[in-house]
Amino acid sequence: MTATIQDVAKAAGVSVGTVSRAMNNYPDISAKTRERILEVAKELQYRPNLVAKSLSSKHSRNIALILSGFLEDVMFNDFETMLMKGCYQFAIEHDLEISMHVINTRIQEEKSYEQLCYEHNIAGAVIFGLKNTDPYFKSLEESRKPCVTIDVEVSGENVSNVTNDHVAAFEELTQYLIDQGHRNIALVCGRKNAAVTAQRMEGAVNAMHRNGLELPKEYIIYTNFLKEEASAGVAEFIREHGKEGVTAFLCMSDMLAVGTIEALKGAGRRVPEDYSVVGYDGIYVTEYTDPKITTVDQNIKDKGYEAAHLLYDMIEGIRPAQDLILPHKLEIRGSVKKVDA
Amino acid sequence: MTATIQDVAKAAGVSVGTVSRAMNNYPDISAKTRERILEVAKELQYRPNLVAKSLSSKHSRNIALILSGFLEDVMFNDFETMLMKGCYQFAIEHDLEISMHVINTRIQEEKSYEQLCYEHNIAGAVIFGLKNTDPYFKSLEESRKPCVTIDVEVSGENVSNVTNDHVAAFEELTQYLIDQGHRNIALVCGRKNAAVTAQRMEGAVNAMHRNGLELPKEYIIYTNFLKEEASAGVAEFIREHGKEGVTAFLCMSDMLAVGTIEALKGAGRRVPEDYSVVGYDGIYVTEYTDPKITTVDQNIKDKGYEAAHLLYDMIEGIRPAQDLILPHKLEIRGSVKKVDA
DNA sequence: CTGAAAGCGCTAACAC
DNA sequence: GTGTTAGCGCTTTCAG
Repeated sequence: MTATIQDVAKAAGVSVGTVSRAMNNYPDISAKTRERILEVAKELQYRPNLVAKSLSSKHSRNIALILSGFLEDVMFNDFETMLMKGCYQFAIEHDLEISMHVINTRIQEEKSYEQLCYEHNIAGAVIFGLKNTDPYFKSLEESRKPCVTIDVEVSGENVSNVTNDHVAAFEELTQYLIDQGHRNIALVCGRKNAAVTAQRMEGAVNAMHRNGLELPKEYIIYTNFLKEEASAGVAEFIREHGKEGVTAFLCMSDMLAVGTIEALKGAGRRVPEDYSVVGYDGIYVTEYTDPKITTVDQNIKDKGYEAAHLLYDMIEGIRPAQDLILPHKLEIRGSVKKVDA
Repeated sequence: MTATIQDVAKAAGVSVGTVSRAMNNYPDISAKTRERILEVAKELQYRPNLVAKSLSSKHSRNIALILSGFLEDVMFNDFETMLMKGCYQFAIEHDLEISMHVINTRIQEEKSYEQLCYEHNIAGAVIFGLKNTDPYFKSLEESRKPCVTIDVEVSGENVSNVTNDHVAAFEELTQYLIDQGHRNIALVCGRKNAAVTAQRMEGAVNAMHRNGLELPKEYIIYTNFLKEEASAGVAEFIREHGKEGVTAFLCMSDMLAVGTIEALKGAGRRVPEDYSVVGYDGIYVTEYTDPKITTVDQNIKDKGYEAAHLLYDMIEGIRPAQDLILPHKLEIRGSVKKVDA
């Protein structure tokens, strides 16, 4: 088997306590014993058992990324992957242990966030995928373990939120469409009870009103953020409203935009010649479609990185819980045509 | 804090040993004490500390998914996400703890696979992303901890490999192109030292020779599986060989196909009217491009599931180490045109 | 069937 | 500076 701290102690002729001090760079140890121990450790290919370490030590350097609904999604999800990369990047740079936990609504009902942390000896977590009908949405409020939620505003003394200014971003996106001369715009909406849906809706309406435009109820297509729903919804929409002069589809996510374009092409229309389409998120796929989709890039990897960063600072007492608004960027590509106003 | 096994024992008026037996469904305990304990446990919202559990118990139900190079990839990677989903699916269904570990070549040099398992108290792992120049490629051979590699043939008593018959699959794909009348086919190749590259190459050559065709050296475009390299390579290729009658591009991955199509369109050519293109992998993006890409679907999620399954069986002694060849499926979509032979 | 007690490998007082 | 020792929360003999 692999060597334990005992083996190293014996081989170096010191006590386990001293080995522990040497391995963890404690100051109260002479330079030469440390060196000798380190050498012996290397010789024996000693690796501290992180499980034992985590069990015995008070403060842990273990953080987690909790993904709710990761397995349920039929949809393609770039989003989680990019988030993951950001979190892992931070963890590696700062020598933290990071673990990923997949949960869902049922698991949330079974065990609280604090219990989950306790089970795994976790100091705190970045949480993604919470619906505002999920148990954690309310229970996190009283959590004593720090956490950082992504894109969902949960209150609580130990909970931070990392998000974008979705209202402003969507307003910008809508304004861009208007600036290109579009007056009759259909909105392809996300899940009704999602915070981001409400925010983006607000942004869209703001921009429209500011320009003296209305968003008729019939021009709203509802989905649960699934591409297929967008396809079906848009296909039906152009059957019913095809002649009413709608010139653009404003989509609440990139996947919805992909579905929209699919439906449009399926109906023999061209994008952007016949209809303009814009998305939201900035996932990779927007660069692979034809045309490439004009969208708002949230820089999701960065979001993961900053979320882990904030979490770490909360754990260490460097920064208090707070809302962090990250910058977004309008990415103009090929899915919008300028039309006569 | 959260309740410990001691608290439950005290509250139920029994010893910790008995609580442990009750919680783990051991047979040697009376039905009514078990019930009482379970009730008390629920009341106290008791959750066993998995870290302590893992430390003390001999056999562990902890498996891992090890991803090598996950952070390095500039490329878009669906592949890992789908693999992850498959592994997590199996773990959840079988009540296993699964953790994900991101490594790279450097980390492989620093600690062996067995050490990594020891550090985290892991019974075995599914390993993805190994290059055949990586340290683990050889060292796994002598591992006493079981593991399952994906798409890379590592020998060793405790190592299984889950893959597809890439030779046959690529042969099939190539044959399809030939059946559609293509005679002059360019090959967009993956990383030279990757096992999958050699296998697919073999499949391509097999199909060509069987049909009396040759693959001229000048018709091979080398890449490291990066989309951008395919774009650049193909752009250059049609500048140099544009007039020589090549009618199709056979790509070793879907991302290479995406890059190829991009380059073709960039040069003002149409797909599939002017050139046919096929990919390989079956990642989601092939359905979002225009045209949708004809490809070989590896059913990656399934691959992850089966890999975790095999790993589990190896750990439990149900199945010995073995090579598992999963079925593939030719997905005919819109990127190939029938031409006159 | 149940209790007592010895660890799992490590950290963190507390002594000297 | 370094050794000693008491846990961390749980499992698992070994008695009875």
